[in-house]
Amino acid sequence: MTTTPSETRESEHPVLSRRERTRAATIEEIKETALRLMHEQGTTDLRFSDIAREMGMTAPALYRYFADRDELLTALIADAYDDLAVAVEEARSQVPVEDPTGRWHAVSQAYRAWASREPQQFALIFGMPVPGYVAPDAGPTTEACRRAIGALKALFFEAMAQGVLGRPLIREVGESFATALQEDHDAKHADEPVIEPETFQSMLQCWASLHGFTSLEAYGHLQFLPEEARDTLFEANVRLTAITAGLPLPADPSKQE
Amino acid sequence: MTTTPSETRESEHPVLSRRERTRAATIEEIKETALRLMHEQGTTDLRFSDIAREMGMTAPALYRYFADRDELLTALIADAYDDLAVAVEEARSQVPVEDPTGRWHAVSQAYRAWASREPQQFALIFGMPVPGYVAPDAGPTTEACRRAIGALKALFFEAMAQGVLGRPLIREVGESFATALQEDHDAKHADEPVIEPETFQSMLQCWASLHGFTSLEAYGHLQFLPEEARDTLFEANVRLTAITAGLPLPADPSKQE
DNA sequence: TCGTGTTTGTTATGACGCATAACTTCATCG
DNA sequence: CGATGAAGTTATGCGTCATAACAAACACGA
Repeated sequence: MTTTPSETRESEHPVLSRRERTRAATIEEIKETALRLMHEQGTTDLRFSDIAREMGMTAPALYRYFADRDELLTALIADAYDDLAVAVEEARSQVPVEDPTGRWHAVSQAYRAWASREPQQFALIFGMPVPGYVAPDAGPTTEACRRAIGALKALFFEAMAQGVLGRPLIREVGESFATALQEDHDAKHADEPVIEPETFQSMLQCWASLHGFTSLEAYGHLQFLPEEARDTLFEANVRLTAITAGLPLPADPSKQE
Repeated sequence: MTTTPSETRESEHPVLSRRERTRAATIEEIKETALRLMHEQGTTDLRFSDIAREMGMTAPALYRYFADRDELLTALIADAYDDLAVAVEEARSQVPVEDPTGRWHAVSQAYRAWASREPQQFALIFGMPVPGYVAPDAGPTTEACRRAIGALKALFFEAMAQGVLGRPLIREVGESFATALQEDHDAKHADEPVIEPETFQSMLQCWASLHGFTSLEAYGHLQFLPEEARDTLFEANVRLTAITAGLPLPADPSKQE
């Protein structure tokens, strides 16, 4: 990792020349315009000509900022990962740490709401590779995948640390699963507490269930249900996963919904 | 496999002139070539020029068979729905009806295996609309969605008919959910037995969980786990959903995996 | 203040894919 | 056998990606 040669993300502004600032602003405007167009057209497709026209420029000018379409797409994907991670993390922090189940609700709702609000960005992250786009390498995908479930992990850590995390419904864990978890822990989170394999497994199942509902809904495959029915289905899903994962029942029932 | 030569749908017309037969064969070859190219390139993208060259033709010739790219794409999507429905239905029928949980296992594995084997077709069905493609109308999507869960429905019907279907973990059902179910029943399956709202809800959650795992894996977002770990995670997921849905525990434990 | 080199934009151009039009070939059927 | 029409071709127009060549604006030191 740490490659990203063209990446000049959120570096501090120690010495930000005027030119660098306007350039960064233009890059930002390009990405925003691209997102807006994707949103309007309802696809993950993007045309340099459209973006340029929308900005009052000509298409070749964009090549001063992005080497090709793939590079712009890569930047958009990275931003989407950021967006989702921020949304989820912020939702988590809004609920007191003493209520892990409440945090799970908040995280789930944020995940679903973000996907419904920005289905194109959701598709950029979790969908099939966009035609013509090849991931720089295996890095960003798996990395961002880890970030996406980072809030989930933290949530289970907290519950475990408080001793309120029950045992999940499914406790048998494949041995390769345990070793994979061990490697993951050694590689990236050596300072964090160890997580039980069975907890990790049930966490992934929470994620899978949440993601399944979310992607089905985001892509319109649940439209045979009215929105209200989808809401109750989602709510039930969240409660169900909380139970199966051993998350404690919320002490105050009025805080539901 | 998955070729299903000549006729999959309209076996109604036995009298086919020679011309009509060769035409149908060409259409079939076009679709197969398109699928093969998508599979080779790993995207849902397709170029008429590539298909034609692969078939020893020129691109404009394809317009004798498909009005435009969208029409070919639509045909491929319809075929993909067929393929998935057939695969799932056949897996279901391989397990005796007295074992609903076994059938759930079979259906789940077929769903997952099909998605892993044909991620492009999976993406065609369940992914974001392909750039440039607009669904003819809301019809095929929701219709095919119903077909995809047809086997699931049947499975729960059978369990219910045998009286072996327990109550799901989550029993509260939103009222709009119940009405939506009622409409669905009235509209399309008036001859089938009535399904309990809570059963329908837990069935949808089974599907969401299965779909979540499947799509995450098919798009490579679980590659941080070795294949063996994914297998055990999947197996656990299927067992978990069976329990939460009230499906009976299999009588013979040796049949597990 | 001016001059030089960089940055940022433009127009011009080439390659490619979708799609249509016009033409050619050939099988089918009266 | 000959008319008909289906199936294939080449030729063409349009739009997009991408590069090249050129022009204007800007930064900055002498």
